[in-house]
Amino acid sequence: MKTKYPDSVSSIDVARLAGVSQAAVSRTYTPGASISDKKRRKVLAAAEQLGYQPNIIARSLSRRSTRLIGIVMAKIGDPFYAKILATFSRKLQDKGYWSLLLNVNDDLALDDALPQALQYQVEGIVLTSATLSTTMVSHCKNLNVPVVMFNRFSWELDVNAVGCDHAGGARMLADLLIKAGHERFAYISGEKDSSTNREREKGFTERLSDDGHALFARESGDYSYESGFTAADRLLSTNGQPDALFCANDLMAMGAIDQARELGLQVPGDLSVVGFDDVAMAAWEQYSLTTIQQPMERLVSATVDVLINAIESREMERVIKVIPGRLVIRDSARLPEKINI
Amino acid sequence: MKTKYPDSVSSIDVARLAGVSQAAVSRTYTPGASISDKKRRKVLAAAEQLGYQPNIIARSLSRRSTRLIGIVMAKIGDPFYAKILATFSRKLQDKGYWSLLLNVNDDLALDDALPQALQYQVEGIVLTSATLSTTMVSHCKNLNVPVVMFNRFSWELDVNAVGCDHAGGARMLADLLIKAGHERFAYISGEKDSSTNREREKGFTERLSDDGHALFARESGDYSYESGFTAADRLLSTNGQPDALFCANDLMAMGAIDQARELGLQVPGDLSVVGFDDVAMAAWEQYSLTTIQQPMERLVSATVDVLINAIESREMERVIKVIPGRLVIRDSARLPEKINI
DNA sequence: GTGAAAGCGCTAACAG
DNA sequence: CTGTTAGCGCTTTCAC
Repeated sequence: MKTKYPDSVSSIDVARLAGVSQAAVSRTYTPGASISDKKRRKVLAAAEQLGYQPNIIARSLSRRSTRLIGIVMAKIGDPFYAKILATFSRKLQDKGYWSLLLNVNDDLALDDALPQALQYQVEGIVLTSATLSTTMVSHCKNLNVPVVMFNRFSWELDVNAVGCDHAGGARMLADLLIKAGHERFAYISGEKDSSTNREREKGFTERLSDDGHALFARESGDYSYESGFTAADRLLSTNGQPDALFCANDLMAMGAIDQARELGLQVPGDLSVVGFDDVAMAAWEQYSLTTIQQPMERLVSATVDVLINAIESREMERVIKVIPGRLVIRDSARLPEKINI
Repeated sequence: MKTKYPDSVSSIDVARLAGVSQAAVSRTYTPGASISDKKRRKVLAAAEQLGYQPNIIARSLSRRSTRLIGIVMAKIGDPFYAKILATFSRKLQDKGYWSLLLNVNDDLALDDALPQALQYQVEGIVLTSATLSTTMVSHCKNLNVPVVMFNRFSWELDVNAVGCDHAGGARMLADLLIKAGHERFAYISGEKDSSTNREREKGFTERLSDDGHALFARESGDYSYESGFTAADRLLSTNGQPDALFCANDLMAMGAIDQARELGLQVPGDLSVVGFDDVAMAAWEQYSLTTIQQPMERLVSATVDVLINAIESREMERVIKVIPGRLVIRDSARLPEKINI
């Protein structure tokens, strides 16, 4: 078997060519290391000539620091998550960290994926889907690698978390709908065991009952457009129809709107529909969706800050941040007479 | 300064506890290595007790193989690319490789990003956006790390490439529109210097001129919904209007449809609109877009196969694969009388 | 089948 | 500032 990198050039080669010690070349690539300008230039010249680049794997082993962050994510295809991922990798890159992407799904469950990432010596983990098992939590803790959960909270688990105020956002939505005089409120849920879904439903129904209203109807979805479409069908083709519909995310809201129109209903004339997330498409003409905007930049920044801080300061106190969403009023829901929200 | 991983446990610790040599524990984790069952069990037990996991960074250094693949991508937020990324990471994981995500943009240009990835000793690179400079190509070549460009071709560059037959797809679209009796064909382009855009435009106009037609109008976009929306405005609010519109991707087609409706036009009654990609949304009720489906699974599989093969066989012959798209007929374009496409 | 030992490429004391 | 040296944790001959 041939060697893998017959062509790789190491710091020793550079040192030889430059006529300096190997340590000197290491130093030229270590910001802040003490080395004379003259020597540095010689090294750089030799490196240039040989096409030398430091081997980060070796450096990582020696420094015990890989500057790798594991990002675990399911549903990368979902526009909301895709945006999240893009934002994460950008912000991490800005801070000199790199993203090791762990795409979890049925094949690769989180409990299998995480140990793998850990073997790559990731220095931190951001979890954007699924939640950790307690054994995994303690595993990470033992290894001293900080974890922050994004947009999902768990009181039982001793893990950092940053996310949007889902309950609060849902409350704003309920409030708007109530003030506009709606009477029969329906909800299409996301995946039932997601913390996101629980909170959004809770916020919505709580605000409702604060005002003496109860949920008129409820259907289950799974955050996909299709599930919104079919759930709306079940919801709207029965006798008594709701006049306000909150879908646990925008994608389902768009599906629901399409279904409603299919059934000959006007949105918002006959039915007000609101969503959650404010994905790019929510602003499109066809939907013009009233929704809660999750402050993506702030959320991701906060997550990255918590993570990096935990890594670099080695603080181990748990931090939880919840960041308010912003009500974005468009045309998919009837408005109160006097707008003073 | 404290050590980074005070808690990390190495194969030596395991060996000590198990009462075997360090080599034995290494062998335990090396499939095919010769070690007795008895010894292996002892090692496994000790490892379990200590929570030992092999350090892949150290293994990578020793084996000179990281099983890391660099995926460079811009516009992760674009639904088409998001899907691509999801598929890539899944297929790579299935083959035991991990994805190092390089999010390129204005801040981090490709020529800066790539050397970084190379320093991480990625064993291969898939490029889904931008194209390589020749110096980068030779850089990768020297380092013996194979590159495959996804959905972009370049004859000058000596690089592997896998992609959809954009020209062929565009030709099918033109064909369909011609057969349906359209007269005035318009095109909204994607980013002008993308090879994707060039090929789609070329295929479209060539098929047109085969039939004695010329492009009636042309506007430029950048693949975003918004650019389709505004380009359609310029296109449709002038005097002579096109009756058929090909947009370089679905997103722009959806923007164009929304704009057309805004202007009181019927789609496809007054204007047929077709796109390219077949993103999930193209199937949604509001758009029901006739388009070319890029065979995602096949494209990604082929790309991964080419890459992995190049890595594992160390073949260095250039391979180029172009895979046909599939015409998906929906309702956004008028159809020929007799359907026999 | 097994242990000893020599690396992999780089960093970081440690003495000059 | 600089070279020498001892690792980082694992793999892989090489003798036994």
